[in-house]
Amino acid sequence: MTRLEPSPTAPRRKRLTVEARREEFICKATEFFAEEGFGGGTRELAAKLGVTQPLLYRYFPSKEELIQAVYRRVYLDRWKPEWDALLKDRTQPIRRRLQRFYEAYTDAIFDRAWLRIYFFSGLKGVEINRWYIAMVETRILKPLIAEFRHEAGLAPRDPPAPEDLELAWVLQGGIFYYGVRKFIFELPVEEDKSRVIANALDVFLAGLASHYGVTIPP
Amino acid sequence: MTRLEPSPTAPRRKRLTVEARREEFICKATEFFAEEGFGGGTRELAAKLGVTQPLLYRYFPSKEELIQAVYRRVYLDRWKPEWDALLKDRTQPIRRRLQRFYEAYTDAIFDRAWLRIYFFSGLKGVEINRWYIAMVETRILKPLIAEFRHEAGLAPRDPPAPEDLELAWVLQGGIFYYGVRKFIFELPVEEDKSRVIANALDVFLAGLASHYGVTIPP
DNA sequence: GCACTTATTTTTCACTTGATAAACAACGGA
DNA sequence: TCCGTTGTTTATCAAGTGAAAAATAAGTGC
Repeated sequence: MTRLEPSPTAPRRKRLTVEARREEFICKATEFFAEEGFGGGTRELAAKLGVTQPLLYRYFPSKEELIQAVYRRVYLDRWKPEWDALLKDRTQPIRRRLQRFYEAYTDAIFDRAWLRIYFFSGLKGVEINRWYIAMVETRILKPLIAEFRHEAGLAPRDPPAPEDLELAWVLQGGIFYYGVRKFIFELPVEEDKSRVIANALDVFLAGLASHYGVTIPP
Repeated sequence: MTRLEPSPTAPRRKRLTVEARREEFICKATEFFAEEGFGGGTRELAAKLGVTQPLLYRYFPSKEELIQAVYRRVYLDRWKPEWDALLKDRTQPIRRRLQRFYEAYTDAIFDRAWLRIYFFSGLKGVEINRWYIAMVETRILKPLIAEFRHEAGLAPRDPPAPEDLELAWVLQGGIFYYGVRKFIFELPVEEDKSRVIANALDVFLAGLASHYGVTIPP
């Protein structure tokens, strides 16, 4: 089984295998640290991986670097690029846009491991957590307010009023806390997530319209 | 400086001193674990207290018992008994009641140490955290729904519909997350807490009324 | 001043932690 | 078959962990 072009590809194939192993390490480490917190021991993690502890240090120079890799795995690439367009797609009413967005978004983040890493890292005060929250504000809440104002016939305003942002945060936090109760605290919650989102949006949009003395088309 | 009644009071005064010291330990331990998490070392804690590490074991049989004491200090006695009456005081409109309640309640729990211990213990899955959340549902959200229905002229319903509870949780979680952003993530937020609460209640109550096709007196 | 209790520190233990270096095993190419 | 590269384990280290025992300091009642 000799290859025609062995010299450039053969070493690359080996490196790829290494990358796959590395990926497996990160994946399992995410689950592990999600359960144990970042204080979890490297030996226990290695046992979970079915390897010995020093092997971890062949792939990551330190535990901290492994944790950084977990951060990246958890925080980055969660956001689907089409969501930006969805939120701003004025061919459909804002309620339907928000419903679709929040269903997809919560599908992506309502996951025990994700939520736990989110809070563990947030409690540690790491930068990537603040970066993520800034992204939420920029890509969800600001468009949400802008689109609401447009749909309600209010004059556009950029940047949005801090008060409006704060109101959007109450909605965001309210929906988010549903996931926290279900996946972190493991409490019994209403199981129909779509319904929870629908009701939350219903109350929020009607309340915001009333707050501004306007009406929005259903 | 001899005392007239030394025999019964003198030993009690010593015990009192011990209790005071114990209290100081718990108090400082709360701050310490709030910052470091429960993985924080006993030596570092002792240094913060200005004593040596083995002394902790004179007052608490184990680190875990000290942590339990911290839980009790944090979770118990936060709830002011008058809040129950406040929420049900039908001599004032529900909006004012909720405004007053949430201002007082958030004054009590929007505290860096409290919120961090809340999440550290919640992530650990300890029982007292679940107990606390059950209390929130019983003493805040259920009355809130019941009082809203009364004020809106809707038939009383006990227990409240799960859907209504879930809606109340969105409000609760939304307000709570304001504290999380400010005191845990330390992000810049709207500083006027009363205003945030007022707006959140405004939108929620108007939205809920619209949701049920009713009106509530301002 | 003296005996006795009690608060506190010093010393120490057994174990766990992250991390390193050396030994070993597998495998691919000549 | 041997060689060298590489993935993996074994053995080990120094520092830090919760906890206990022993030694010391500081009162307290008589």
